[in-house]
Amino acid sequence: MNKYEMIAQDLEKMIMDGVYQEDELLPSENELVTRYKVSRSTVRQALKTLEENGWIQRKHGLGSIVIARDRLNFPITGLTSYKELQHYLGFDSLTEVVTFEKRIVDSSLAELTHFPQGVPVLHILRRRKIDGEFIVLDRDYLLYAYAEGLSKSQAADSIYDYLENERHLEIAYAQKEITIDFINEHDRQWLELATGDRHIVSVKSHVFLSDNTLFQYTESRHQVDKFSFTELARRQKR
Amino acid sequence: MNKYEMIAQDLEKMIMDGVYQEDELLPSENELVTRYKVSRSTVRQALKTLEENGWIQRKHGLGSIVIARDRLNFPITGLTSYKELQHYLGFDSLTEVVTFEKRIVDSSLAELTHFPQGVPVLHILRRRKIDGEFIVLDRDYLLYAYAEGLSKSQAADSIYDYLENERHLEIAYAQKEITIDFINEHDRQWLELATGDRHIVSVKSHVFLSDNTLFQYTESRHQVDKFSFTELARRQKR
DNA sequence: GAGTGGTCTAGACCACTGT
DNA sequence: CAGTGGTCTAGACCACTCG
Repeated sequence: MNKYEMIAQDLEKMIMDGVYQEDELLPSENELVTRYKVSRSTVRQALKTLEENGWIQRKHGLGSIVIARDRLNFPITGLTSYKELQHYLGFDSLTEVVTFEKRIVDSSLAELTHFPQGVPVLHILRRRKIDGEFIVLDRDYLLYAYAEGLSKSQAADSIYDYLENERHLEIAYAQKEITIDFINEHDRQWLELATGDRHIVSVKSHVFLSDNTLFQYTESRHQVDKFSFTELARRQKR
Repeated sequence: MNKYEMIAQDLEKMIMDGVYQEDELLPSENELVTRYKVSRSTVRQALKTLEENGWIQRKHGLGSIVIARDRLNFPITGLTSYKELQHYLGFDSLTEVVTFEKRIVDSSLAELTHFPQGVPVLHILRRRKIDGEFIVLDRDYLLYAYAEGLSKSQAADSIYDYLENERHLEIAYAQKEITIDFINEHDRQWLELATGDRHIVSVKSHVFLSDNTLFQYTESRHQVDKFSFTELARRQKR
């Protein structure tokens, strides 16, 4: 592990442990330089990491202020996967793999996923039970060249575990879109929906690797009254 | 303007102009060092900015790859304000200020906004017409100490213009939450809703200044079939 | 004015990608 | 292998905040 990651982790832990509390200042950069015996750039990179992850707000001439983190408002942003979410929430949950098949991208699937026509993909449909109710329906299309070797039971666990830890793929970013759609026959078939609802929340994502190849298209459909999306948004300059 | 901002802006413009196209590589860091006659750190800071703003994906040993930016999928993320959004979209739009009043935070408002009880706030209710229909209902509570001096006509224009350009407030970040709520009487009173809908999209935000003071609470209510939220999410390490 | 973070330099070594 | 970006150092000057 790098020096700046070590320092960032150390400070993060101290914030979680309450050594530095909400609205308080972290030690100054120079103080951290002498404390950790590193250069100022390294300290600054550690602080930058903490800022990006929503732990602190830095202010010129003042210092690094600890941000109040709502422990219930975990951020879904940052491509956190379903399993990680469950871990945060601590809910009882269960995943059932409904479909698990190889498919060739045809013209209509190409339009939806933006994969080129003719390439093989792994098509996975899963439904998720949280606290006894089937609430989420996930449909994934993964580039077969990378997802090959994934088993059905691993799909019920966590796809990203396999991709990152076994295949060492670097997932870099995703373009996400949240809309409210009408309920369709698939939703009715696989989810336990509240009667009277016409709508469902749809989260569509195009996921890219660090070499910029599109490798996954996902649509996640959530029952409206169980859906919540939270994020910490930073103000863009210019 | 700083050197790294100049360089970032220059490269951004060249990407927009098609000098560097999607999936192509930007010049290497060393090339940019000689081209702009600056140190490598400065070049790297410029590239970091481009990466954060979703223009490029950097990859170790390879270079900086230009990301395909969907011109239709503008990001709402990053605290973009309503007026800026309209500018991007190019839609005809109109804002009507329904309520504009000073209020003192009581216990129930304190719970909602997280402002301390007893402080004065500016309460603004606005409805927004886009392409001839009232679609969005915005309710704002702003710390009166900062919003004092804001006029009703400025509220119809852009609150952030006033706050940032006239009051020089540094808006730093916002904690946002998106949920689907039941339609209430206010929605019915001020919006033109599709018949049969029971739900509405609610986007609640707590907005903070760079010195970490909470200064705004906003709830924005959107007709379900007109709502779309898009963002570029980067994978968190660890 | 003393202390803070923001920008910038010139250099070094390492880890990773391509061919 | 040559070339790329990632980490790290030791220094300098500047802009900002606060008492």
